[in-house]
Amino acid sequence: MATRGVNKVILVGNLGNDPEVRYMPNGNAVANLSLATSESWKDQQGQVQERTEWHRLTMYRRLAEIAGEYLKKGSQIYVEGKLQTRKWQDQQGQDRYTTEIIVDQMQMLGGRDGGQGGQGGGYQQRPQGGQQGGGYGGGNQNYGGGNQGGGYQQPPQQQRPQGGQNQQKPPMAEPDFDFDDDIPF
Amino acid sequence: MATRGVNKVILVGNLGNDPEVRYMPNGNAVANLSLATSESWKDQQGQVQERTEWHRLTMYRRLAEIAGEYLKKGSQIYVEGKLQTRKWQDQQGQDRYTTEIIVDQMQMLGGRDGGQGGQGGGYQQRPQGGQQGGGYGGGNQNYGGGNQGGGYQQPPQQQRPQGGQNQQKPPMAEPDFDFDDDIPF
Amino acid sequence: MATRGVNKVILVGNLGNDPEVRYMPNGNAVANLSLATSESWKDQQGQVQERTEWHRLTMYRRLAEIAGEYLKKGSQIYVEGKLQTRKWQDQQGQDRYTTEIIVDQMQMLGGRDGGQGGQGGGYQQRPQGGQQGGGYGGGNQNYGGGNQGGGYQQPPQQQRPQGGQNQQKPPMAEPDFDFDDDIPF
Amino acid sequence: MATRGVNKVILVGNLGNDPEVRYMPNGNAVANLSLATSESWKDQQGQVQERTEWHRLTMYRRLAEIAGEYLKKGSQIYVEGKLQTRKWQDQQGQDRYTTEIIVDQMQMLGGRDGGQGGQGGGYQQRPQGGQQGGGYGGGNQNYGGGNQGGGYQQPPQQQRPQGGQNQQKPPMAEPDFDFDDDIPF
DNA sequence: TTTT
DNA sequence: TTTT
Repeated sequence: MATRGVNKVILVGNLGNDPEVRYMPNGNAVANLSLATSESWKDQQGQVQERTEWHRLTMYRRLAEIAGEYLKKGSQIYVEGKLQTRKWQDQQGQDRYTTEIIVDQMQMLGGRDGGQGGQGGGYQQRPQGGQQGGGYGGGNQNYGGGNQGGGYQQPPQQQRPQGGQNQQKPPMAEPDFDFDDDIPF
Repeated sequence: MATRGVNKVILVGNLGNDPEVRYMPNGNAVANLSLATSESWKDQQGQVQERTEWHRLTMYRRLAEIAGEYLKKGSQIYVEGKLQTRKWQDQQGQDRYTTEIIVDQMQMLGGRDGGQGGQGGGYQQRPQGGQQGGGYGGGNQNYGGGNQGGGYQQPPQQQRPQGGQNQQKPPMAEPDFDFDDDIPF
Repeated sequence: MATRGVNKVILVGNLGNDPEVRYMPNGNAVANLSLATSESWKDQQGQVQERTEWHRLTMYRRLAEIAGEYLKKGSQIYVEGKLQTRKWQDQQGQDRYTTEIIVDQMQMLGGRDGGQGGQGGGYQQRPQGGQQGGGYGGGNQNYGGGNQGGGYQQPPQQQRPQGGQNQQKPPMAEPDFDFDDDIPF
Repeated sequence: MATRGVNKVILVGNLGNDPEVRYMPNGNAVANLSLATSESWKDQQGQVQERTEWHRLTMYRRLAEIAGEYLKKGSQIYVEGKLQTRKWQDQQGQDRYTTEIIVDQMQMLGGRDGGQGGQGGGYQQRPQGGQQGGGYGGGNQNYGGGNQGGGYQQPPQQQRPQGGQNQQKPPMAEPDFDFDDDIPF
């Protein structure tokens, strides 16, 4: 038993939309974000090609609340987390899979307030790793469950708010993606 | 233009199957691997819970050939790459998405020969970054397009061999996973 | 305030020596390890060149104890941590600096028992992030303060046992590397 | 032979000074940068403590030129590279060691132009990995020898400009650090 | 589908 | 000082 293996994702990009924050029955927050990373290159003909990759991010608890409060469409962030693929059924009852990044570290980028106009506030970050309530800080900080190594992730079963029919939509192929009301993500 | 953002994945885990290697019309190899990372924890009742995550890896060219030659079911490897989500149509013509890790660095782990019995061979690895043919090395080496920072990845369009109907199967969960003859994945 | 920035190191290599484990007055363990990573390349003349890099690792608490129990000279491990440069005075009273990696995640590599013959034992790993005592597991596991994101690191002041004169030895290159009795490193 | 192990550093922080760019006899550029990452936490008494870590970065060639052109004191950047410890002799002829990060990927952060007022320009980034001349792009791009995995690093011997007496100064303990004229780093 |  |  015990963890075996390494599952790590590191992204720097911009949000395609404002974060969507929801709350689980137990009061814990869950946030969904859509992050773009893009790369471009010159093709054989010397033409510049660009490819944007959209990543579906999920944050829980404290991090989800911070996201809801300080991040918005266009925000540039650094995130660190792990890959997780969820299985769900589409309207036809077919199995579908969605891969997302469960974020455990987040850092707002872009100067004083992450370039977003966040207003700042209390302190955070506890190298010890103990749980803590507290107010969340303003822009340009590194959030997570510990010093460079968060980890307050619940087992996935409890984390995931259950929709009535467990029907969900696919990843995030569109920058201007909007979810159905009754489908968390 | 130019690359904007960071899109990085780091995994250590074991292969669930022997790599599948195919060749593109231009002779380039493409490998598909299924990598498991697992974590376990004690739940509220003190029961040990385990969750295994399966990652779909794609390697190209040199790396794909090395994978085919030295890796097999059970092999423990370190990989580094980027996330990429592909869109494809299922048999009903519905859009489906599959997320995979395009690997640009690979390191066989586990002692002498990665614990797998690889047999060794020529040299590799060119910190300069120039292209090179050459034979591929034996076990327990770090493969990639350069020193800790490969990058001989083609733009995705060219990399991906196009099947007649662009219909492909889902990630790595379908029991009856069979490729069309002319479609590697 | 709050953490600002990202400071992350990821290494896979072999130990040059058995870990050195010491205990702080408060009972916390501190381990020092020497990890090698090497790269080789062909020079202009086609000669194979090799360069080995030695990294000084520091682990605290639980991780330090695990290191002392399961790792030894030659062990192949994955570690994740942060860079920290310490200032100290040499015998002439001159300022010296030593950079080390404060490890917060460790994974034994190399098959069944990390190839080292570790014997196994109790469970570990708590995705929730709560503190826990417990016995430490056997070989080939990922250790750290949480799931892929540990973080039980004390603030450095408290972590570092203070010797009378704060005189310490340099990195890991001195042949006659001997610690003062009350100064681990 | 071939690379064995993983040696990776990922940092996000701000420059303590303008980059220092020098040129080697062969015309290649070498840049030295001082990057700060800081973390803070509340101590036992609830007092906020802060610790800033200074990292010495070295960039070569193209990357060094870009740094010289677009980065300055205060610039927020993402870098990826490897750890390298150099041995040198101080004025007393004593062996000294300096650890630095040899950067192979860099990304300017902070909005349009990295918040620094860079002026933009041509395109860059070649997923293929082939060498290329070209002009360097403006702000907020990811530079390196390839797509998320650079690697045009020369063997260290040739990379390092040799000072007359190979005497150098220690790391970078001061934000306002200034080097001696005849000592590159 | 791996591994412990 | 490791490892291949």
